[in-house]
Amino acid sequence: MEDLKRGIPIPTIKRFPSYLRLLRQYLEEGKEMVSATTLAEELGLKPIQVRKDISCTGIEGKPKVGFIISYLIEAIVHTLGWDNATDAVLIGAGHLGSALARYEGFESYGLKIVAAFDIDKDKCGTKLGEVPVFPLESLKGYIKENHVNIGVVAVPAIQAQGIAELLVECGIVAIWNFAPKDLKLPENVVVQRTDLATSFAVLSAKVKRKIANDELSGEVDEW
Amino acid sequence: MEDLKRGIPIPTIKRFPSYLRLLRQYLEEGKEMVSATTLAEELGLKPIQVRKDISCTGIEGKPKVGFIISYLIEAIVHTLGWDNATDAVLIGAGHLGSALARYEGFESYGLKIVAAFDIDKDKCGTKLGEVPVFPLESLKGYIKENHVNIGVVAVPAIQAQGIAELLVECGIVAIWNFAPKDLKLPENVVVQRTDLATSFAVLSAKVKRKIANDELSGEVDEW
DNA sequence: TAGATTGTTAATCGATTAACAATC
DNA sequence: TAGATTGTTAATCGATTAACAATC
Repeated sequence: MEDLKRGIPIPTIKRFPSYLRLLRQYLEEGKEMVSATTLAEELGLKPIQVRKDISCTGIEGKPKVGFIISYLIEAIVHTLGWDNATDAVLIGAGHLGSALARYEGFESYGLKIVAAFDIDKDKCGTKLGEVPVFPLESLKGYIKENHVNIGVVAVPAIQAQGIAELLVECGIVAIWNFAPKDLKLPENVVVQRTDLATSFAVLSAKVKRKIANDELSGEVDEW
Repeated sequence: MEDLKRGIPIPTIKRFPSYLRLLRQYLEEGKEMVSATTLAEELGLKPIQVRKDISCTGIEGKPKVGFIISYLIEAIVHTLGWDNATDAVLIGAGHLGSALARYEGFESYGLKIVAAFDIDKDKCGTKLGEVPVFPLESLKGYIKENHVNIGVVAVPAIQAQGIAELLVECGIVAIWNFAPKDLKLPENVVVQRTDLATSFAVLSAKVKRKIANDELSGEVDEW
């Protein structure tokens, strides 16, 4: 019960997909069991951390051998709620939207982009891979009829806030935002960013730190 | 000195791009000063946190009024190392690679994708927006000649590890990985993922938590 | 001046890590 | 059995938040 309220730590949630990918690979290779030690080694984590993470799924292992791979996979998928496929609409059929619509990996997370919408009338009627593109005007009707509850935003920054508000108005409860803009929405709407700037900022900071440390330790490239 | 070794906290680094976007917008609107309170309000953060973050840039404010916007922008850009443009090569000219090559926002982070590389010979000789596509064989030569030190990986998961190793072999020191695969590389190589699965996992977890909480508090959609 | 905002020091909170007994 | 690995409890670490004096 306490678990429901606070839930699994976000850092743990973020590591789950990595475990999942590796476990699925092991399963394909015909393996049946794996130890936390091995997972840690392969993913550059500490064994204790892997054990703590796994304990969040409720799965128990056997001392000396480890965990049953198929059980772990099932438990992680269930913990993330990826066992029930969720339909999503995509807003924005530009280059990024197009790449997202065609991305095949979503299937394994239980996410299905069922339709795309764009203001550009020329794009309407076309398809992004398997995903049909409709005019933005038909968004509300589509969402209501098909009970979609996730919206993927891939429009230019200037339009993002407006589109997000439109989605909320249409009854969408969760928004996955790829536009470089921080959205201001009611608290009960779940928003998750995938922000290239944020990711690159971390890369930049790490590079800067590395350079600083290299210089401190007197490392040189050539001499 | 201590600062160099440990550096600015990663969570702070992650918030910098959001500050930056907002500050630049304010500057365009002709504003000159802004308080931490206003920034916090607009970004859904707490004022104390914004002040702590700003203190990492070394910028000092004036009680009652706040901070000089242009100084803040300059300081954040400098802190991130975005004041010196960095050249990067892109590996993989598929849909995602194409979207990345055409993305205009990189300019404001000091990142410039100067060339793309692909194994598919049909793609070579074409352009992704302004970015020319070359055969993978010419990667090593290009990197050496042009002193590129960032590699952006946008290839299928199965090829990611191999491509990353190739990049390291070519002398690349930082890799921005968009492939859904955890890379195993020497410690001195800086790796940053932009993993859709991770981002979607967080969204999924938040949705699950929200549903659980809504049920706990007895909220209903319709009755 | 009065009051809002800054900057700093201390308290709290949450995640990671360490230590170690339990177990196969 | 011996030794590797699990699971739990406690210690550490780092970031967030609170409290409050300084300041314009």
